[in-house]
Amino acid sequence: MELSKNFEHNAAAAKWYEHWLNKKYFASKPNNKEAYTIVIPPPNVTGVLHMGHCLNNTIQDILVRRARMQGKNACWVPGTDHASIATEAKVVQMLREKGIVKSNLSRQEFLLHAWEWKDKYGGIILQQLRKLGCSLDWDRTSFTMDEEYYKAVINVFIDLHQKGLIYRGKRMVNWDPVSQTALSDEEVIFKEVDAKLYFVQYKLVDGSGDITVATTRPETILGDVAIFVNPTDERYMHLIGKQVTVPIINRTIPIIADEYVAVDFGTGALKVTPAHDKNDNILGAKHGLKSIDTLDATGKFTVDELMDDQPSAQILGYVGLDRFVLRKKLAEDINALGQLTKIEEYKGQVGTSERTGAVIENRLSMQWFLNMQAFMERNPQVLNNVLNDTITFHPAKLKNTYKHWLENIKDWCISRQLWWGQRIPAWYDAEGRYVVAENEEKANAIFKSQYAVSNAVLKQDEDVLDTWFSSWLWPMEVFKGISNPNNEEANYYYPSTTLVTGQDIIFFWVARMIMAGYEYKKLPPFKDVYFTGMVRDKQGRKMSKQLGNSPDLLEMIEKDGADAVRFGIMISSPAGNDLMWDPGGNEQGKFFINKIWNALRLIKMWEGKVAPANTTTEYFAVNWFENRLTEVKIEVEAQFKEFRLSESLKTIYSLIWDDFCSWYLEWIKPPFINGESAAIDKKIYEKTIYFFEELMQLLHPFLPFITEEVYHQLKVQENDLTIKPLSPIESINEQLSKDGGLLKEVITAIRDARNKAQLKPKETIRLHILASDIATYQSIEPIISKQVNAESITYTKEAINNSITVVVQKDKFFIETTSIVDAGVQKEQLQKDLDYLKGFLLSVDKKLSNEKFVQNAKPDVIEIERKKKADAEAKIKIIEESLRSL
RNA sequence: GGGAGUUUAGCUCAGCUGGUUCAGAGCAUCUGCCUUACAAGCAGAGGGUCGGCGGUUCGAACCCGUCAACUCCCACCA
Repeated sequence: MELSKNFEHNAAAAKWYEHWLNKKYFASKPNNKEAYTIVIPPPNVTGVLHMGHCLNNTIQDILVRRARMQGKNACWVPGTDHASIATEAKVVQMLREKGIVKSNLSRQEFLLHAWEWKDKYGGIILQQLRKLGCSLDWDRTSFTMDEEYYKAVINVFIDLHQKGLIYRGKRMVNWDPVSQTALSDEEVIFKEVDAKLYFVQYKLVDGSGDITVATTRPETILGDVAIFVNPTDERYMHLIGKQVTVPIINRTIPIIADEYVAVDFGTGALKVTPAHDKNDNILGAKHGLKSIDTLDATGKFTVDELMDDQPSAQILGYVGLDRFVLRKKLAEDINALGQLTKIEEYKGQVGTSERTGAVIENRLSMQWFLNMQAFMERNPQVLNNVLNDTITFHPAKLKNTYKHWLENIKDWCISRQLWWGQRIPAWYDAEGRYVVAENEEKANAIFKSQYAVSNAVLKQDEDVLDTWFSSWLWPMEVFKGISNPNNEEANYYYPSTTLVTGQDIIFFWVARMIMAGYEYKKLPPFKDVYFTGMVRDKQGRKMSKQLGNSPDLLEMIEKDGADAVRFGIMISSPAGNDLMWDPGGNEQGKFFINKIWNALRLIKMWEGKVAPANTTTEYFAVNWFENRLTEVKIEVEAQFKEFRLSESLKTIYSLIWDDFCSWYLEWIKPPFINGESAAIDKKIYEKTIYFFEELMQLLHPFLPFITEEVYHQLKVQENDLTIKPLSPIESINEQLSKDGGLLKEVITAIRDARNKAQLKPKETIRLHILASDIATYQSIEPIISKQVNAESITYTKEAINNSITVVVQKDKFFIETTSIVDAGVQKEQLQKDLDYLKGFLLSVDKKLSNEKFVQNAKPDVIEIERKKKADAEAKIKIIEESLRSL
């Protein structure tokens, strides 16, 4: 069958992916082989594939495919995350577009819509992973809200509650007024913003003066309960204990001393609003002050807690104003009173919601927490086993980050005021007494016995759990390790082998999986963690929808092929660092694939023209390449052990393009006789097919489609490349590498000389070799003559007149041509070489005549220097001779 | 404010235990080639005081100190 001129990537990808699936190559069951397990970092169920996923999953696929070829039982588990906030926000948005308001729906109605949405869009991202060629075990597809998974999460909550690690309390939390839920500290992103510092004057009640405070948030003034000054601050000492009046609301509040106040910031006087600031809250509690909340859950002004102050008509007019509108309004109104003395520009940090981007409000509310300090005391391995590399981080520098976080860990707020997620299994009676139980029936029973109440009406908590409270179980629960502990699969696949994920979720997810792993299995969830950096554009900017610099991955796959896209992302991917993604990488990948395809076409041309093996032929090229292949196999093996995948790809790329195509294939290519290719030696042909297969196998984890296709084009195969075990690695023949190196050097040098003498490529030369070891050259003579277009090669003992001289190592080559030789040009070249060598010799001599060097340096280093000296001297002699004879 | 990291060719980056795999790769650039696998190609070439300064050493891109620039993480001085 005639080969197509180009590799048809879309057809091949569709064909092979389907074939692999049909053959169930990606399906894994426990057996007596070593397991190689990766659990996918579950993408958001309604998400679409972006460049970060592309990097992440390409790496995982490379590792899994290589492990499969190493004969391991490779299992890569796919799945998705319910992504509570993100998904709920999307569903709310979708409903709004349909004219439905969430607050008009019951919980059940909303969840119905949410599930409908999930069923409609939930599979998209998994389909996209197939397009990328990912060899996931699709039968194991998991979802963090699957029935059993859901139960596992609930049971973990109940268990930790029973252990006393989960508690409920009214605390200051990070509040997202847009999604109207509490967030964990990790979900708050601090951003620098240009703010204003307002200087507001508070009048003393006794009329004896005033005190000015600086604030970035005038809207909180209505909730002020005190002014604090530093007890050592001479400016304010005399005011301590006096009363002032809060502007607008006219509440009387005290001036209190506390060392917390920084004397040198603002005016040195701090207004305190315990309901709206973490530090104010701590100060308020310390001094027994009440807390007056002036904002509702959506961040709008409310007078609910202001009733003691009998709000004026002016204040009632503020009701329902957004906090930012209120800020301006209050500044204006205070200014109208003449009590806004100054406004300064100010750069401040403001917390924003990771998901909605909304500015976070600190808000006092009742939430569920996980006591991290107690948890860590139970599980010291969480920290220790990362520090001692039981769990190995790549790159290792992230151990520091991890350690620092764990050592300063705060309690984890795990409740979210949302509906999409695992509903908190706590049940309350009308008085607010509660029990924690799996379901209503059990809750009733427990309640009855605990509180001795016979007929309480219990209501379940309205909130759901933080998504990460479910995904921290992922490596265990995808094998039902929580819902069905110690089952065969969990015992076989857990701990997983490698986790590949982004550095940005080291706290959210990686740390917490390690915690859950030790709490529930007494084992780490994985052995190695490969952290990828962020994918940025060429200018180093983050990829984002807003900037429009994030390419459409599926479009790219369609256009360039999954192999080219995988190549593009891997070639520019330093391990653990951010990568500057450049569309040029895809281009390079496409060219590479084209190169492979053309090499295949060349070999296919020989298929029908094989001559019986000629025992007299030197198989130098074959032996050399076989040896080269071995060298690279060793190199690649080492690179994989260190997760240096990008380098590994570069190594294989160069092996195929340079060593195989540019050198080897040219060396063995049969000559053309009368415009027709001569027959190829059978042994060489068969070896070449074998080499090509081996190359495809080495490359397969990186570019699965082209390699499988080429593998089958080479000859009729009994099996598929995807599952072909890697052959054992032979040992290296160093002499062969050296001889190959010499041959390449000779060819390049002569070609360079031809170029410089401006010989036309078609013009033949007569080559004379002056060498001490003629045998080496005799064995590679046909290769040399073909590569430098020599019509004859002869051996000589003396210089050839009117020729171009080339010196390689210790041997001389004389190029004789019919064209006129310009002695000046080559004289100049030889002189240049000579000057360089003399300078080189000088430095080596200097080193060797240095007594301290000879005394201190290792013997083999000295030996190398001596050899350098001898080589340089020999070569100088040869060049000088040549110059003389010119 | 605390911590970590980066700085090597025009660009993106390798360079592992200090010494011949030490100044490298890819892309870009320049020169010559439509040679019947491939112009998406072939054959060559040029290009760097290894961020600055100082130190240790026989010897430093690599170790130490210091300065500079950039990046990231952590921490809500209103």
